[in-house]
Amino acid sequence: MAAFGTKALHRLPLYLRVLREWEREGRGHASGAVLAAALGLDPILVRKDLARTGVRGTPRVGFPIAELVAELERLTGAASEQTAVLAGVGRLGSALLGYPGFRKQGLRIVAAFDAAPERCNLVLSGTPVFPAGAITEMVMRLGVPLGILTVPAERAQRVAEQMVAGGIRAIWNFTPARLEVPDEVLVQREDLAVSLAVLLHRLQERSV
Amino acid sequence: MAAFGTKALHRLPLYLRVLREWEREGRGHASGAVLAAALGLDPILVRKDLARTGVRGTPRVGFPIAELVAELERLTGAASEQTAVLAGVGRLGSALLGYPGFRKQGLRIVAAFDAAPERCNLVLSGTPVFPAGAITEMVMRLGVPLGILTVPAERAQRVAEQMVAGGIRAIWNFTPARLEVPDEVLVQREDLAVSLAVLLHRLQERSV
DNA sequence: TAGATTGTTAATCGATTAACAATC
DNA sequence: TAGATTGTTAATCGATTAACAATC
Repeated sequence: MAAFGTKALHRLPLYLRVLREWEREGRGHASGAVLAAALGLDPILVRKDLARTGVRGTPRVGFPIAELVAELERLTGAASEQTAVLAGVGRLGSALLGYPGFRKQGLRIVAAFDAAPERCNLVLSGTPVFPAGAITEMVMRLGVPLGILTVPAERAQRVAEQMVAGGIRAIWNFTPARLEVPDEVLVQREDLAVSLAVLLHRLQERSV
Repeated sequence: MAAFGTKALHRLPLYLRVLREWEREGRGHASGAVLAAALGLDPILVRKDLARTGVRGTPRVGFPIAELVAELERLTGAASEQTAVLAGVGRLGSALLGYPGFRKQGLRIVAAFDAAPERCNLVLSGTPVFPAGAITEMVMRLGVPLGILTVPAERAQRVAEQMVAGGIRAIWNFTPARLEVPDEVLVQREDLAVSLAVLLHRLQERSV
């Protein structure tokens, strides 16, 4: 059950999605090859990933789906519910608040924040919006481990610091800003401009 | 000027962003080490990436910023304007329509589509919204190479096929659906649930 | 000239792919 | 038993890191 590399980690949720579906259909076992085919991946690669989850398969039968689902849910954090706060209730922030996929991943956004007074005291998709000044105290009081950052880039560093002051442990950064935070705070970037650049590059490459 | 790997490709937009800023500040040259420090990357890695752009640096001086910016813009597709259509004007779709970062990347979303009649004939962030039935004809008539998919997962495959029928060359897929399209159509997934799973896994790992 | 920085070649590392033995 | 599929060990591949020569 060694650590998963970045690449492997990205595949686990894909396995989970397909296996959950199969579980609902009542299938009991799945071979690495079948799962690989469903996802268009290399069978050997899938088998190795499954082996690394620690779940044991049986030759001629495959891996027990229920056990795989349980273990993958644990590994991807979907097994235990986590709370988060979201700062910046602009277009992207509002979209994320209403995204049903997060709930399935075990994530509950318990509070949102915004600098604009007219957006505060609203309730968006079931999440109450508070003034930006309340971030630190709220994060601290609720013991929220995850902060979602959807503020304008120029405000990102300041808001990140407010979260850190409240004891946040991870920040999901949707802004292009590079955040300076203590080492123990995990930062994950989600930069659409970067993704778009990669896509446009690949598109260009094909045209040649 | 060999091909860039996936990892390297993700770094190019980061270089570009910093170098553009330095260019505005009037700086003429930058060494790989300085750029690496600004981004928190390994200096040798940065130097190698820069070398691969084909731009020649001079010892003791560094790389010419203007040339790097021009070449990076070309490599990331920001140099030439590209058009796109967007299908699915829900929360996420509307957020993307209003995202100013795309424009900076040379992307212009020329038309949006939605299945709901009440959303059609609207103009959102400057982009007109048409009925979903018009996708194929519109893509074909305007010769749009890129389709952005922000429809519900269960409708993704059908809409993708409409785009393909119109001659689309790449699809940026924001749904969790796995699309079946001809080999010559490039598909890039942008799956927030996957990113969240990776983040939650890493957070869990640290708590141990 | 001396020293900083590039350019290039070699070593390391991690992930993927291949080969094959173990087992139900 | 025979054959499919797992589990494991080795080979390959690509990306990163290190070492060092070239050069302004």
